[in-house]
Amino acid sequence: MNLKTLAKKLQLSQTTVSRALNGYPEVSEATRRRVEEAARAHNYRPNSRAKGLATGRAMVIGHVIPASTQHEMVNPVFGDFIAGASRAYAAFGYDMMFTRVDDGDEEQVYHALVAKGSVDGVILQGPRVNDGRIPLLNRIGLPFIVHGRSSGIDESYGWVDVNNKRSFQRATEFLLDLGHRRIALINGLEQMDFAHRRREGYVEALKTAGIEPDPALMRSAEMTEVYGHRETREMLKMENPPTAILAASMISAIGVRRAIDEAGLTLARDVSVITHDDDLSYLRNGSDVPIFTATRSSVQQAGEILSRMLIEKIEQPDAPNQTHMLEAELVVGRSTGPAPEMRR
Amino acid sequence: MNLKTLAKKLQLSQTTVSRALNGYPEVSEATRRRVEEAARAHNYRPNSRAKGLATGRAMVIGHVIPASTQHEMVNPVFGDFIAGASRAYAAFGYDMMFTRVDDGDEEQVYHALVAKGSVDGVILQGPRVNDGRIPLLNRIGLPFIVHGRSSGIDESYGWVDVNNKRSFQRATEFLLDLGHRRIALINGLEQMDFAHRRREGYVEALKTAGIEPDPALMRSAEMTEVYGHRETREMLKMENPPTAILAASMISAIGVRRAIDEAGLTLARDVSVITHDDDLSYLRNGSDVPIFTATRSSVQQAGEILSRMLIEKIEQPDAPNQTHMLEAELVVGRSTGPAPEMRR
DNA sequence: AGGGAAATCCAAAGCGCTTTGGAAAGCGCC
DNA sequence: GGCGCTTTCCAAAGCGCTTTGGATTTCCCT
Repeated sequence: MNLKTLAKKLQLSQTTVSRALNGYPEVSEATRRRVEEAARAHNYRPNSRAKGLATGRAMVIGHVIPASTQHEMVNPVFGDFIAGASRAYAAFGYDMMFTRVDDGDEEQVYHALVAKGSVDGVILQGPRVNDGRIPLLNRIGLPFIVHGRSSGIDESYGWVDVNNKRSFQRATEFLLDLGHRRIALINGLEQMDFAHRRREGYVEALKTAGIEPDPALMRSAEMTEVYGHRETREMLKMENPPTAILAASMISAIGVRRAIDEAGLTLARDVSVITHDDDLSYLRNGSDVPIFTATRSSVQQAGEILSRMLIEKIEQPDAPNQTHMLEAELVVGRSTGPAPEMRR
Repeated sequence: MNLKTLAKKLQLSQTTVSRALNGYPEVSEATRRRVEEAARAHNYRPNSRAKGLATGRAMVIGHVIPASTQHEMVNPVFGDFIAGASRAYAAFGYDMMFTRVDDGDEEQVYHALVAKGSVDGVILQGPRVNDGRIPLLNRIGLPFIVHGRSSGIDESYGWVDVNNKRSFQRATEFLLDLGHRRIALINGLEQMDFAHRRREGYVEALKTAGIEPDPALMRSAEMTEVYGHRETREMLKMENPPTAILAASMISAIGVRRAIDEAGLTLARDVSVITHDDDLSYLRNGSDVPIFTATRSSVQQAGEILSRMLIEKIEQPDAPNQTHMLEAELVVGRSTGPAPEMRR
């Protein structure tokens, strides 16, 4: 069922049927109702490719996902993020499209995306420090919003980010207040901007307290459970082990806890742990009392805000770039306590 | 840059340029090279909507995701699954598109998808027992492959599934062999087909061993960490608590372990745990020795097989439906041991 | 009744591609 | 030189929609 045959059935021109369905005022209410009814009856939907060709709009938002280096897709954060984003997309009639890209081909892929006209805009996930994709997209002129920011990039761009520096600074201060002096940071990959900022916050809090950061207590890698476990086990074997650990995610924190358990130590009493909690649906930080003391910020919410902003940007490309900073909340759970030395 | 202007630049007709780029034999090697070079130089990509209009193919594969009941998207399994799928898509030039659907609107959405012509086929995720979407898609004639199966549906359809019944049967037998008699099942939502089958396997193993399944030991819900924790805590408080627990996923197993720890019990010694391990990238079952004894089956691999099958189905719609059964492997880790009673 | 504005509708062009049905050119061969 | 064949190219139709520019009808007002 297409416009032509529908119009024929209705004894109307394609123009009128099209206008009736798209809410133009040049058509009487009576015929509009008649048309709408017939469309429903015949299960008519305008072909999206034809519509796109005619309007120049795809009604699709792209997510370009680097395949190898950082496993954007398999990170559990991903699902919650796009779940949030999809809420806004659905509300505004957009679909979302994913393109997997091998590293190095990113520029190609963005060019292709705009040349092929398959998306109206993209969301830029996992920005790195000094991320070349931002100037690239600005140059190409494809509307985009960044999930996060990119230190070192001066040009204007829209973003939604958690105040990572501040939240890790506060978390560190909280541990310092509890008397901890040997505080470890099990961070994400530090080429990632969010990890970079978290480290800044951590280092700054230590320095303010007059403590020189110990490189042996600072780790960086992809935030898996195994990683959290391995680094913790190693550090607990040190002659001067940390009494507190800042973990980058719930998943790595779970690995941290496992290592602490295996070492025969007790969480909070022997080793305090603070993690960042993205408020993932399948990995809630406990039901009533939080399992971990954590800096919490919902990534679903970020996704929703972000996609709203992108849709606005697409519809008004010349409006100034918007930015949105989310403050993480420090929730105190059962994974932190006074430093062991303080206890005696 | 479009075909027309590119053709003009080359002093050729659109036809020839199109044929040259699409590998038709009616064009000399010399001109083909000339055309390809010019295309590269001008960064030309055929507009995908126009191409789709002309060919009737979208080169897009759809994933329709129910929004509320089962949070398909936020389940960490989702990311690994589509990471696997996207490998095949990328290799064959397909993009993937996601459509979020509120419950009840599914039929509408599938109809819309085929009417709008925005996808060439879909992957059906999270099939329930007796899932109406399968007959629906067969009726509509949209190519699809099911990730899993649907008990109670007799018509023919393509699927890729793990032998869930067998793997949970084996896991239960393994626990029985260790002397366990009180074995709990912390299952997924049992309207989901995979969970339904797992329960069958579990029940059958018990019955074969002459043990009547105890409804108080069988739980069913969405497989979150908090759920695993809560059910375990409850069951451990019973007057006749289980000595072994079958968990539905790594994430719920982590909750199970947390509850065991909190109860002051020791994993494997006091309570044995077996989980199903989807081999998620961020949640590997340990690095060397498996943390949990588990039935393991890579969901990434399933995704890749599935998407390959779907592409074949799209390209040869009349070929008979293929099916692919994956056997889960039972890996013995450090979460199981002889039943406590046996120890004395 | 007649003029002009408003309401309602339509034919046809155009979006950028593929593909059909031919045409023109080049070639060997009798 | 003319025939048939292959090679190489092209004009134009068509995919299904939106939208421009214009035609026709209706309605109101003087």
